[in-house]
Amino acid sequence: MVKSEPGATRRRGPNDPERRARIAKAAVEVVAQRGIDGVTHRSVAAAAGVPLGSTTYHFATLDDLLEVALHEAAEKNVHALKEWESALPPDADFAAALADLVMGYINEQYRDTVVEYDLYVAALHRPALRKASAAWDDALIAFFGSRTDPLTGRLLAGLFCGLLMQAALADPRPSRDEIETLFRRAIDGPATP
Amino acid sequence: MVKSEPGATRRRGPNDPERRARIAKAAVEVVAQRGIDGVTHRSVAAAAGVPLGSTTYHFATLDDLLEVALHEAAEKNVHALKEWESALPPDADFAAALADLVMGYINEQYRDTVVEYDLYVAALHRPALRKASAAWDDALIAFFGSRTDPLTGRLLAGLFCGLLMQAALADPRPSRDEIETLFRRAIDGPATP
DNA sequence: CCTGAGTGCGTACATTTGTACGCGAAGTGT
DNA sequence: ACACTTCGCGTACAAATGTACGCACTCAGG
Repeated sequence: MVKSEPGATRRRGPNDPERRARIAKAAVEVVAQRGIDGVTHRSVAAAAGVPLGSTTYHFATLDDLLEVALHEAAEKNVHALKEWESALPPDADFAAALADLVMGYINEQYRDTVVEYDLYVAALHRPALRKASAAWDDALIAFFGSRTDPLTGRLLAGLFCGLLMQAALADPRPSRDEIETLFRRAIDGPATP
Repeated sequence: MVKSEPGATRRRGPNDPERRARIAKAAVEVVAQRGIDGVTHRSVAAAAGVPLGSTTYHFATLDDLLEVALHEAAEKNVHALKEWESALPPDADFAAALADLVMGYINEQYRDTVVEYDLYVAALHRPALRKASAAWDDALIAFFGSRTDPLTGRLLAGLFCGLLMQAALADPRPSRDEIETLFRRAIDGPATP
């Protein structure tokens, strides 16, 4: 009964907010690796390194777990987007910057991209998630609009969303120049004189 | 002993040759209603009105079932797109036509739209589906390019893909005029001085 | 030190799932 | 007409899963 094994029956403080957050993070990771349908109480518990009872305690139902995880992923993404914008020089070549952004999302941040689109599609079937996906759209539109004008902002937001998804799935991946050319065409219009 | 090759000279079932197709259609319907993770042998069997053994016979593994269903959905969609294009008058207002197309996809054909994006995201986690999603992209690019030029075609394909998804999730839905304005901006470029 | 409440988790159970197996029926060659 | 192969499906079974329940341990308050 004296299970003093480290890690077996470890009791944290009465209120351990870190654990709940760790579980949510692990859920995001599971979504990235196995998709929405790979999220189970057990898989998340394993990914978080916590026992099964811990996930069921902190998130009573599976829907709660999914919802919190996707909300967090969306917020993290929106935050990263805003940071990226504020770090961008005001005189930067916007088309080139957007191309870099897309390339980053389909390479180093591929995981985040996958989770984002999982969120989108999950929202199609779960009204509770619509708010989170709408928040991402709004952030995109505001982000792109702040550098140009509202109409162009919406255009770029839609283009970014679709292009990113197509690029993430394309084999072989499109080149950076291709992406940049498309954004330039979108911003400046046809026929460059 | 006409030991023919498996699959090549295989006769179609004497009973109900249409049954396999019916199961695939039912699987598409299940995806539309419950999402990818709602697809099980049993749910599809129920939707198709066939016994469980029938689905497991025609599609040995669940991945087969999903793959066939999504392939079929993609092909049907590409076909519909081409038909729509050929029925479009050569002198039609392209931006207005695209707006109508989007409106149709987020209203009457909402089901098909949901399945399409389910396919996309499923392809992110299942390499076997990449071909089908790439086929849709190619069809879109060819479709849009045939009315304009290759670069604009790619631009419109990306914009269409992203805009459609955002529109399907937006609450309230964007208006037809909004969509049309965006396509016009994309095709003609920024406000002409 | 004792007690009571409350927190966190280990475990058990009913349900749902994928899939293998076996049996009847339809077709095929002789 | 008869043996034999293939087809289609009903059923059974093991694994996985969501969730409820109860125990251990911690922390006030006295």
